[in-house]
Amino acid sequence: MQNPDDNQIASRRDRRIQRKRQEILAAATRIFAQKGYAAATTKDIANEADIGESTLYSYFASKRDILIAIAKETGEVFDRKFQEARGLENRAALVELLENAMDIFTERLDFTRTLVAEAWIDDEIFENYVMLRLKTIELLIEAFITDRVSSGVFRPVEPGLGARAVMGMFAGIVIPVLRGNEAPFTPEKRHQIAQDVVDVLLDGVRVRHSD
Amino acid sequence: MQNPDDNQIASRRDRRIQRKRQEILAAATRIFAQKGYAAATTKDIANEADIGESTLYSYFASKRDILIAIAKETGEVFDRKFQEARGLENRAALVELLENAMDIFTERLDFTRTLVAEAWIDDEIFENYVMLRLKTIELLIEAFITDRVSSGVFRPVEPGLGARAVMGMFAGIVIPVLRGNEAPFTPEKRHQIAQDVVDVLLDGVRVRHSD
Amino acid sequence: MQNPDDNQIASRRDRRIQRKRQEILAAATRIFAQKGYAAATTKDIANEADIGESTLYSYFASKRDILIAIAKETGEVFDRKFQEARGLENRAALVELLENAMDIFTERLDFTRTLVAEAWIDDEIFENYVMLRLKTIELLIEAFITDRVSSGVFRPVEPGLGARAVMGMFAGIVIPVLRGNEAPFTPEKRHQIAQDVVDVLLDGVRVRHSD
Amino acid sequence: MQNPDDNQIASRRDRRIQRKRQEILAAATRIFAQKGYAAATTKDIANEADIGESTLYSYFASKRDILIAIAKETGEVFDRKFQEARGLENRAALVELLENAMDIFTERLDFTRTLVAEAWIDDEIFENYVMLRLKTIELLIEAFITDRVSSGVFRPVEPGLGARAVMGMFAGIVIPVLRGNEAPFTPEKRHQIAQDVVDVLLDGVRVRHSD
DNA sequence: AATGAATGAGGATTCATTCAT
DNA sequence: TATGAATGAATCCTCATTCAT
Repeated sequence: MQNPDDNQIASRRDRRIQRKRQEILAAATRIFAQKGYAAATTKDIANEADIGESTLYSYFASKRDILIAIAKETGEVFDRKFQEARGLENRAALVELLENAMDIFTERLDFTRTLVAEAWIDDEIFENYVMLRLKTIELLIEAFITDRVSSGVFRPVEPGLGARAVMGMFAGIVIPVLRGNEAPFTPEKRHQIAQDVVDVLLDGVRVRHSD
Repeated sequence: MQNPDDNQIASRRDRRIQRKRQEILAAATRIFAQKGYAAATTKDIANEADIGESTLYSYFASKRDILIAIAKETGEVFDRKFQEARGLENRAALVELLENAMDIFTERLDFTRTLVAEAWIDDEIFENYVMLRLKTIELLIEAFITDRVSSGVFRPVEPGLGARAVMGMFAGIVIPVLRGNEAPFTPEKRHQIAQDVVDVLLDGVRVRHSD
Repeated sequence: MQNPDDNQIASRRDRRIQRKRQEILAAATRIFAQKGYAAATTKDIANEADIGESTLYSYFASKRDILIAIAKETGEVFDRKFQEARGLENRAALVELLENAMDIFTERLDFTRTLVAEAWIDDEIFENYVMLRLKTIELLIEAFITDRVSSGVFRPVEPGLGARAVMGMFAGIVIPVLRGNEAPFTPEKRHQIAQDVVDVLLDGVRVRHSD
Repeated sequence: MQNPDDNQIASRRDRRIQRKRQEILAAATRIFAQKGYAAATTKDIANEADIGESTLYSYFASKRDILIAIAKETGEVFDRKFQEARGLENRAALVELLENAMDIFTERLDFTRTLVAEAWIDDEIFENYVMLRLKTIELLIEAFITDRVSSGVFRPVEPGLGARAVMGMFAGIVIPVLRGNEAPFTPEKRHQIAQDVVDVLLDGVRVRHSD
């Protein structure tokens, strides 16, 4: 015979725990973004989260576990954003895809920064939390290009290369923001950039000799 | 000057010291590339270089000093390669620029991998050893675009954006190699890629409606 | 005394508290026996007792206090068993003494295992909770021997040595059970062993040349 | 082409390392004997050995490794002492066996104390470093008894029980010394005790009714 | 110049205990 | 009373760096 409130209480407690976990993740993310995972100490994180160092271990099993949790989180945000984008119908859809991608970076700047830094040397993070998602986007763009190549709208470029080119352009623009060397995009800027990238992809920068 | 041979002896000694420094740097580079700077230990490096751990300190003041030396080295290689490329005369020159850039990555893969990883979190490395060089390339490309925009050959794109787009495409193709997920380029592949990137930049992927 | 029931209530509460204490002690004993005192954590004990870790501290002042409580308990059980055995009248009494001792080990195997382990390094435990009781038995046996030596039934052996020999034989048989390397005794085995030990003590293993 | 002294130098260095290892083991043994393995800290050991805490780790891989080294050492001393004692020819041989066993305890008191304490809870230590050796002695005694039982010199006692009895008596006498509650044996005392134990085993304490 | 040895300054993690509810 | 949460104080261990030879 349990108290009728038990469920509510449990969920209230769960929420409290979740909130605390989020706070710690946020703090850890800030620290990781500043010094990188390896140079960050659990003490740094605890101080940033304003809790005792040992309290960390009530919420996460290890320092690495915190990193993984950040990776998972970012992955989930990504998935939520991209689950509907099944196929790119037209140019506008491609632009929107890029805008969405920029959104994630803008919103979760520090998370992503940490993730990218660690993925660079850590194969598990790279494989499971970064590559998996990049592949999603890459495949969408590849399909987009393959489509148009076979219908004769595009020149017979290698779709893989095209996709990489788009992602690369995207990266070239996003990385300075991620790295902290440029201000995050305003929504208008974001839209403009997505447009420009697609423009270059489609038509290049050269003036059409005729048209 | 006690002895007429002093200079020669000194320089012979200098050469020996320089050679040893290079060996240590090479060893360190391999280790850094494997585990990242922070996770690499001086013991790892010494073992790889087949010397005693303390001997490192006869050649470098600290672990960080080794990293900086690697950064300097890579920067110098870069500069040697790019010092003549003062202005990009034509399309071929741009292609060659990209090929040269890919060259460096191919040749000094490990150096670059380490450098990028560290630059991601270390502002000094970033500023002095990475940004400086990227800026060189960026400016060359920007000038190239500005030129053509003002002479009406290119649409009025923002030159900065164009430069970034090129560097991004380049990055998108080079990063998987750097990260170790793809095999380094063969010279033929390299040339092809450079061509393709410039093609996309100039004309995009869309079929010309008329020509 | 506000209420006539107060005493009863108090004693009912006391009993509840006592019961809980016993449960905790039993749980702690099991854990200590498995990992030893130092390696056992309060969390282990709380889990085994199926209570919250902090609840332990409503019943015991510290982890060490739990150990002491176990030691006391075991001591009391011992005393209850040996209080009547004031003097050893005859051979049968000696056999019974040993059987009783084996009884305690059999019944409170885990308690004893822990106790012995801790007594080995902890002087307080050793002095107050182990030595005291061993001395009781030793003195009984010594008196038994002294008696018979002075009445000429025994050779003039040193009674202390004899007592030690008996206790040692006893230990040699009991220790593997305590340590968990042999199964506990059945009542029949127990009786047999006690007989054998006394036999050896009295007559050794050598065949009497005449009798 | 190495220096002719290389071997000597190597062995001198080896000896130095061995000496240091011994010093550390001795220090650790003292500490373990005082507080037990679990309660002893690496800092305690380092202080006792008068070296820095981290220096320990140049000689041993872990705290547990130190314990194992102690166990090995003690085992080897034992083996050296008992390797010749192949079969017990006669009563004198049995006495000598016991004397030798007491020797080990006397010489390496702290080592043994530590070992026994840890064997009580640690199965690996128990199995590989204690049981193995005890078994050696036990089998020797068992064979001794079996022999005499079959030749009719001994009553038909169970040899296993007899062996245990002897080892138990031995333990009963040795344990207080090990535990630090009694002074170590003088050589004379040692001989006397071994004699007495064998006497009791053979003839018990009871006066022969006839002889 | 080269190095084996030594170590101080941490670093991640554990745990007995306290405290607010 | 019971307990989840929090934590300070260790604990084992690592590592960049120094030093004596």
